[in-house]
Amino acid sequence: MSALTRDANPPLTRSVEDYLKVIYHLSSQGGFATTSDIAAMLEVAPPSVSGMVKRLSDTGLIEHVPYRGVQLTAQGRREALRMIRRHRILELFLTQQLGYDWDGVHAEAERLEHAVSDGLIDRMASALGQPQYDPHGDPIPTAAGEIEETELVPLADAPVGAKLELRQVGTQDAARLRYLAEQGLTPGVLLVVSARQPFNGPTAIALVPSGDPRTVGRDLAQLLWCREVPVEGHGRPAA
Amino acid sequence: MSALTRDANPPLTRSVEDYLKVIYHLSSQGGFATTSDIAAMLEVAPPSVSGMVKRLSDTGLIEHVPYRGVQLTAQGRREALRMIRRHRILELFLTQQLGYDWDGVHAEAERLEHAVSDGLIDRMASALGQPQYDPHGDPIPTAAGEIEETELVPLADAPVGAKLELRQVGTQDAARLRYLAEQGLTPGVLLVVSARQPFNGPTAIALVPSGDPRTVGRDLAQLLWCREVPVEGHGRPAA
DNA sequence: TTAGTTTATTAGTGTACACTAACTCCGCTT
DNA sequence: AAGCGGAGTTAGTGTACACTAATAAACTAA
Repeated sequence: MSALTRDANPPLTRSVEDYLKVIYHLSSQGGFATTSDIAAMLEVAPPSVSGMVKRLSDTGLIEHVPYRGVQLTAQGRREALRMIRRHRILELFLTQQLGYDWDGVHAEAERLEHAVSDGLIDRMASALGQPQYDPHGDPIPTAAGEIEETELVPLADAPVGAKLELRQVGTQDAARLRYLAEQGLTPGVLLVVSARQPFNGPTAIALVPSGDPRTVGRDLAQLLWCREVPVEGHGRPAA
Repeated sequence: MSALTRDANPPLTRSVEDYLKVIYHLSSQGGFATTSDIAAMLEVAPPSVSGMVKRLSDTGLIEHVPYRGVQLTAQGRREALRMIRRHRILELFLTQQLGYDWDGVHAEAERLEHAVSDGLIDRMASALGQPQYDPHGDPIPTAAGEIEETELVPLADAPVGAKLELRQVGTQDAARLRYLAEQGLTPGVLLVVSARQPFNGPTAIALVPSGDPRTVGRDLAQLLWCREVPVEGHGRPAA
């Protein structure tokens, strides 16, 4: 045995943790995460992804269907959620206790999430009163690995007055994507639904925080999947 | 140019940061840090150190005298102090704000020091009121890279009543080292000077926290270099 | 001074990950 | 059905670091 008995559960590397996280995000709405989407999100070349995908499926963290994409296994999902818990608790801690603002936190948390121990995360969570939502309103997975599923609604169906975060754009059509980007409607933006015309009419919104108004036709609004953002801080969402 | 114009100041890697830190500690009392001492402190094999030493002196962070040892250049010292500042502020923050105790902090800080940004360290320092000493009483380098030199005194010269930390043993003699280790007198232990006999007599001490008494003869006491430990917490040392 | 021991260095490997260049598969058009 | 463009994969490299085995320099003790 000796050298043959390879370490059964080697700790995950930084890279592996990053890959699992983005695969989680990309495949959370059901489907497969594709090589090029992963490559784009991690800012690496597609062949690097192919290589890592091989390693990850060898270690049983993901399931790979060649030329189609990847999905997390139960184990991979567990690890991904552990990272997301770390990230979100860190973001909350940094904003609450150290005066970070929304923009600055992300990058800092991105680096720290790989270095903090689970024990430190738990202490931070205690210091914050076992919070359930991060500063962006996203749910924080529990230490046991459970997460409140955020259900997304098409902008077309969101109630007037709701504050939303645009999460997914349900099309691959380049013309549509380009148009939406021009309008500032890319995943991550916050907006408020200001009005909706009757009889399948367009939806009027205001971007947050700029306040810029936009009007989105029915068909496009159907493609814009949003998450309702709780308004009263981070303690608990708007039921 | 293009590919020839290599990144002038690539960020230091984790490993490099670790090497610089231990080289700083090993050479702080004047001399050279030897390959095997570095290897022992980092728990790597000596050839790994030789390899890294090559890289570090190529990048101008250390000065290498083959078969003798290494010393930090001004730039290397700057980086080492930056790491030590991070480490000590982290240790203080974790103990003060998150209830860590003396033993637990070190490992956590050891990992975090590579991941935190300078900005976060500054915020922590502010939150702690710009502290000058870490929980062990060691001085924290300033952001500008200055550190209060801790001067060491031989146990033989320390005033009765002083609380000391044993820092260096000024001999390589195996018999002496073994004897001192048997007595529990190894670098890092805390002790209080309880009495000293006149006419170059022995020094009586009590170990902290056990309280075990020891008596150390003049010659040995001359070899035990100690740092005076401030007693009132961490704000300011016993002038 | 020589022999033996310790310490340092070189040589050669392995692993994790990135990259570019070249090739292959898939799905869409015509 | 043929073919074409784009996404995916394979092949081959490079860098950072670790390791073991073999060699060389320096110290020490007879």
